[in-house]
Parts: sequence; structure tokens; C-alpha cells
Amino acid sequence: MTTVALVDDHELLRSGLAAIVNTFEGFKVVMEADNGKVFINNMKGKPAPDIVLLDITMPVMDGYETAGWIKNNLPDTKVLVLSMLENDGAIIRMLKNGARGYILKDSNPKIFRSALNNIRDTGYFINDLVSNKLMHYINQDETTEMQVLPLQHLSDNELCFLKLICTDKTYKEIAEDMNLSPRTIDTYRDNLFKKLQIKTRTGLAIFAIRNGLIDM
Amino acid sequence: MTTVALVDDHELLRSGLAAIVNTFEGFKVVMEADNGKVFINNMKGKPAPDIVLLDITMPVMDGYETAGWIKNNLPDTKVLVLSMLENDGAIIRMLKNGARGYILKDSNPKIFRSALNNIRDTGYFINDLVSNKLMHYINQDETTEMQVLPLQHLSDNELCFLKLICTDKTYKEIAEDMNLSPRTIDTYRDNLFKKLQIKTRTGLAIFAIRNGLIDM
DNA sequence: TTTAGCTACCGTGAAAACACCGAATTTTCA
DNA sequence: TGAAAATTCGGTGTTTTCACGGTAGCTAAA
Repeated sequence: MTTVALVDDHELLRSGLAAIVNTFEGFKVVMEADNGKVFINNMKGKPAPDIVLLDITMPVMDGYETAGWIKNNLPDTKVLVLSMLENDGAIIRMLKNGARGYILKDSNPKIFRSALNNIRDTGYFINDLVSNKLMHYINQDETTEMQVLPLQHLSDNELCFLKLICTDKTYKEIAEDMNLSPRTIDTYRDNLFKKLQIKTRTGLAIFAIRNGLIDM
Repeated sequence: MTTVALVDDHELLRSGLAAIVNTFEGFKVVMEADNGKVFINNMKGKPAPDIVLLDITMPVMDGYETAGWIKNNLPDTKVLVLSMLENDGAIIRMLKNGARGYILKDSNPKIFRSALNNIRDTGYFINDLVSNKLMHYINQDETTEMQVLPLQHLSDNELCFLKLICTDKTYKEIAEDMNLSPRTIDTYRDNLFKKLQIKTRTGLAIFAIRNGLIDM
């Protein structure tokens, strides 16, 4: 019997998934958790599940972090990502953090079942979503890496600045908040414009939101 | 037997919900649809379901529109909203469009079950989410109405302008796009600043995104 | 130890955004 | 139909944003 844990913050949907998984012969849901933190706590002193079905967008501890933790602490547990995001950056980031497969929440149940079977039997579920991204990721230069995982290439200060961009503070006020000279802020902005190929503050704000830097 | 239709764009989650509903005694899922348009097409020539479980965020035809259509065309069908959005505007807008209840996707299955039971027996499911909003909505002046449903109080041109705000066009370029004088655009902006109590273009862009005006 | 790279910082000027004013036209509706 | 409201457009001036030039210091590697 292959044991499965579900980590997703929407309890109702989780219950639905559990019901589906439990109808699959040879699979059994042994744990549910609202987020990564709860999952880790629940894990203590228990046998590791064979497969973790993991959402990305969760409060407290998100899917990226959780996948990384599982990779480091539960080497025999395989992560199958179950997400709404059809987003290059998200997919690659999860793969980098050890995920063995990535399917969308609008997949149909048959695909879901074969994903579970493949991961149990081969350790991986490679669909178009994943293989395309893998190919991209393997023969990738710095520029494409930058386009796919932009946040990974920004410094802490730049990230902090990007968050403040999404307010109605002026650059001068942002400079005060960050204890830096307004000129330095100008440089930050100009660098981000170049790096991200954006031309206006509004564009930076939208970039920040698109990349989940701001809670909506 | 109470018949239930599911309208949600995530097929996997929908299947899970269907599995749960079908375990509830006296309820039976008779139809599933990816969005409002598909639902309407599927309805043709068939008996109306007693209850429609409706998501809000969907492609092609969203939950607001769909609820409105049901209100006008299937008077005996009751809508129970099943959403991730814990958002005053969304709740009120759905209630205005005839929804009989509103529960979150992170509710637990017991609440889900009682919601279905209540709607079948009494026609409504009033939880804290709904009753608070109803109260607010009943004794509400124009200012609060504005705060809760800001988009409803903006003209088509203002909405169009707001979308263009979220680009790196200048106001002059936006004016050209909309076939209006730059001065008029200034007025649009100043009006939106006043109405929404926002001070900068960046703020407007974020407002537009928060209110779902821009697809992410 | 020199080169290269990164970070923080500065000056200037042009372009864009914003504030505050008024006026003509069209729509709305009581 | 006549008054109120909404829409469109204009002038002027300040503030903010953006582009382009640069320096000084610190670190790491060749």
C-alpha cells in the first residue's frame, strides 16, 4: 500500500482529493495538513509517507519551502506538486526543490491517477509541463535563467525596494525607510529597469505582484 | 433526491467535490461544468438542478455573470457560492446576483454538508460570512458602498483607463489609445484619486490588480 | 597587486506625473 | 423643460520620475 499525504490549505478541496485518492487501488491517504508547518509537526514520530501531494500557495509555509524541507529530511518521500499555477518560474522552482512531478488542478482524474502510479513505480511523473521546462532549464544561459526565475537573481535590498515600490511613497520616502540616499535608490531602480527590462515604476509594481512579492 | 450541479474550472477539485456530495444522503451530482458558458449549454433541454455549487474565478464566464443568469432563467435553482475569496465585495456582489449562501474552499466538510442541507430545506445558508455582509449592506451609506464595491461605481471609460494604467504607457499615450485629450485623461486620473483615495499611478495599478481588473 | 565587480553615492536636465484652477458640452431625470 | 450631474477639454506650476553622466570604497579573484 502506497501512503499519501495531502498538503493544501483548502480543507474542502483536500477532502475531495482524499476521497479520490482513496478510491485508487493501492493508495491510501494517511495524513492531511493545512500547510508545510503543520505537515512537519504532524510528521514527528510518524513514518514518512511515500508520496506528498503538495500545493504551492499556502499561508505560513508555502510549497517551495515545504518541498525543500522534504528533500532534505525525508529522502524517500516523493513530492507531486498539485497547483493552479501554469507558470514557468513556479514549475522550475519546484523541480529544483526536488519535486518529482507537477500537475494542474484542472487536470482530469485519469491524469491524476497515472501521475500517482508513475511516481510510485518510477519515482517520477514527466508530462509536457515538466519536460518542456526541464529542457528549457538544462540548456539555458543566464538570460533565460533570469527570465524564468527573476527573483532568485535579486539582492535582499532590491527585493525590499520592490516591495516599497508597490506603495504610494515617493522614492525619497523609500530612501528614508531603507536608510539609504535617494541617489542609491535611483541606482536600484535603474538596475531593476535594466535587469527586468521594465521602464516605469508602475511596471515594477506589477512585476512584484506577478511574482508573488506582495500579498494580495 | 436533491440534484446538484458543479461549476468550477478545476476539474480535479470538482471531481473531489462531486465524490463528497455523492456521499451525502439525499444529494446527487447530475452535472459538472468548467464555467458558466459550458453550464448554460449543458442545461439546454435538461431539467434544472435544485442547487448549483458555483465558483467565482473562472475563465470565459465567471461566477458573477453565471449567478445573474441563473437568477433570471432558473428561478427555482439555488446558488451556493464556493470560493477562495474572503472578500466583502465578492460576497456582496454574489448575494446581489441571487446567491443563497457563500462558503469558503477551506471550510470543513461538515460545514459544507450543513450548507447543502440548509439550502435544500430553507432556501438559504446564512453563516457569519454572509450575515455580517448582509448587515453591512442593509444599513449602508454611499461611502461604504463605494468602499465595498468600488468597481460598480466606475464608468466604462474609467475601467478601460484603469487597465491601461497597468502598462508602461504614459498618460499621453493612453489618451491616444482612448481617443481622448490628455487633459481628459488628467481628469480621469484625478477623479479616480478622489474616489478611491489613492495618490499615485502605482496605487491605481495595484488597486486594479487587487480588484481583478487585470488577468495575472 | 592589479583587475574586475559590486555597492553606495552624487549632479544635471528633460520628461512625466500630479495639483488646482476654470469652462463648454452632453446626459440625466425629476 | 430646466436644473443637476457627468463628460470633455484647457492653462499653469510644482513635484516626482527617469536617463545619463560620474566617483569612492570594498571584496574577490587572477
